[in-house]
Amino acid sequence: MLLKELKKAVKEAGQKIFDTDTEPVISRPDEKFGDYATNAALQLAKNAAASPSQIAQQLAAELKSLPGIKDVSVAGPGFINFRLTDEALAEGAFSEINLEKPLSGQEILVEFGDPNPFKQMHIGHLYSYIVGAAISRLFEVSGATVRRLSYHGDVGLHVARAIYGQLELGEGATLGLAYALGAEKYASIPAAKERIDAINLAVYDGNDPEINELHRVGVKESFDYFDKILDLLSISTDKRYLESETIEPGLKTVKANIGKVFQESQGAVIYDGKKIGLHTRVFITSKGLPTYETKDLGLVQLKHQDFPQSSRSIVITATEQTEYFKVMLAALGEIDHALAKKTTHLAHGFVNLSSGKMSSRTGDVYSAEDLINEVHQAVQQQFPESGQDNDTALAALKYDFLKARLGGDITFDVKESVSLEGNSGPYLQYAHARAASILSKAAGTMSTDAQIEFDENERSLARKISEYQEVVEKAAAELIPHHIATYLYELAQTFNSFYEKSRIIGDEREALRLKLVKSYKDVLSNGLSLLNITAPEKM
RNA sequence: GCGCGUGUAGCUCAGCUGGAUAGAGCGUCGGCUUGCGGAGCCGAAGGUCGUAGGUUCAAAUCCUGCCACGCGUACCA
Repeated sequence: MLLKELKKAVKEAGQKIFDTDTEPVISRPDEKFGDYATNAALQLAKNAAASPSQIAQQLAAELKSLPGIKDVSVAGPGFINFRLTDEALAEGAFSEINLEKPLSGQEILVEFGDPNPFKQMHIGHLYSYIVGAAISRLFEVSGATVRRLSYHGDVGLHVARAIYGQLELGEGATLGLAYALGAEKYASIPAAKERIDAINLAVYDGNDPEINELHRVGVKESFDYFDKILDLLSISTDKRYLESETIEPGLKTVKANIGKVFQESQGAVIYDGKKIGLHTRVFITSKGLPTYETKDLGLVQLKHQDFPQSSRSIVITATEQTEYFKVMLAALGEIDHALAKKTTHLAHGFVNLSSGKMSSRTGDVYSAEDLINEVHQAVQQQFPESGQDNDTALAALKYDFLKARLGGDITFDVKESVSLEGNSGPYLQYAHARAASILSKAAGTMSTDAQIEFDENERSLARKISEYQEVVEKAAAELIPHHIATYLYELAQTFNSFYEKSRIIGDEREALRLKLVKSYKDVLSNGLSLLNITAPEKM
């Protein structure tokens, strides 16, 4: 709130004194400088005769009498620092969490996860699910209605391999074993390869009852298995799309646009991405089969049919698909500009394990289950009596994925992720539990006094708490959940520092401090909920 | 080759719509029990922000070259 008022005031002051229009940047400076700062004077100095610090002085004089501002000072090359009154700071820290809802009334589609039936869910999918769930929450707190979607490759060679394996192994074979057998035979035995290729076509055609049945059962079994993991993670999906459903609308779209958007070349139908600096890609193969790009065009249409009112559509995948998505969206843009415009591809990096690089191509993958189990066991070992080990393990897992900036590869060091010291999910949960414990022990009532005067440590904590809203708004606007994680960790550190020096229960300042603890706890819990991490009262 | 991305402390990472002495965690070293949960706090050591230039009053942040790594690059997804 105050941030926007300040920005407006600085803008107006610039206009009034220098008759210049600026877009001032208001930042949160180092605490010793103040509570807010702006470099507006440095910006204005570019086209003015006066020096930056002179301009800053003039602006500062104009801004001195703003409500809630205790002190305005000029420092360094021309920064203007604002120090808030304790009352204004308290208002920011103590008022109910009431986030702005700029997306109110909008429906937003978020696709993420996307594990393939007949295969394991690996840690890349896990990362995608955890990121997607957090992004979805960010949209929700911004006021949007979110549809959580996922897309699953139920056709293609991997399916044929698994079905081949099942036929070989007979009833009762697990999908994992069947897939492994199929993959191995496909690579080593020519006859098996031929058979698998035939199964692949049969899956497409849907004319072989036995294969159809294996396919149907396999998809169901896979989804049951995914559901089990997602339940454990407390992550939900509203609707699943199957690759096989997208073929028809995809092909129809591409065929209708041959000669306009697409061209025939060497027997295939392609989109010439080169003309706009992208890759040229095949949409329909020379055998007449649709590629992933065509199916994705179909998927976009299915989503649009199901959710015609949606204003945005986000697709979250690993970075390897970044270039591909540009081509697909460019082609879509020529067919349906509006649809392409509201679709955004968001990429996350690869998950490396400290124990070695994973490869999804060779099937030599680390499964989501393995990682979950490993983190779980480590937590149990460290805290055998906790009784909250599931919540703790999930916090460790999710937080470790979410604390890194989206886009780059991450290295998941299992040992480090379960080390519960430092910047970790369990640290934040513990911080929350400790605050809860203080509040439950306290007999005193919280202050309702409007005349507030903070001491140094109280002020630092109040200042940090009051930043929360700005952080969430930024994270939501930029679709970067890690801002939340970084902030929560800093907040907990600020609190721990305050806590070390300030007695709460029994102190003469108890009423005010309890109020701080309560606000702190509320922010922690709210922030963790944005990351889909629980905030336990006890651990 | 071309395109996209990454390169910040021993390790893992923040900071990147340019701004005030480059920040955390882990690890290392040194402190803190009469007090509400020590999964904590305080401090120290540790940095040519890949490299060479450029733009700017100001560059980790923007631009260009180069180096290293990752991904993509016509019928996989």
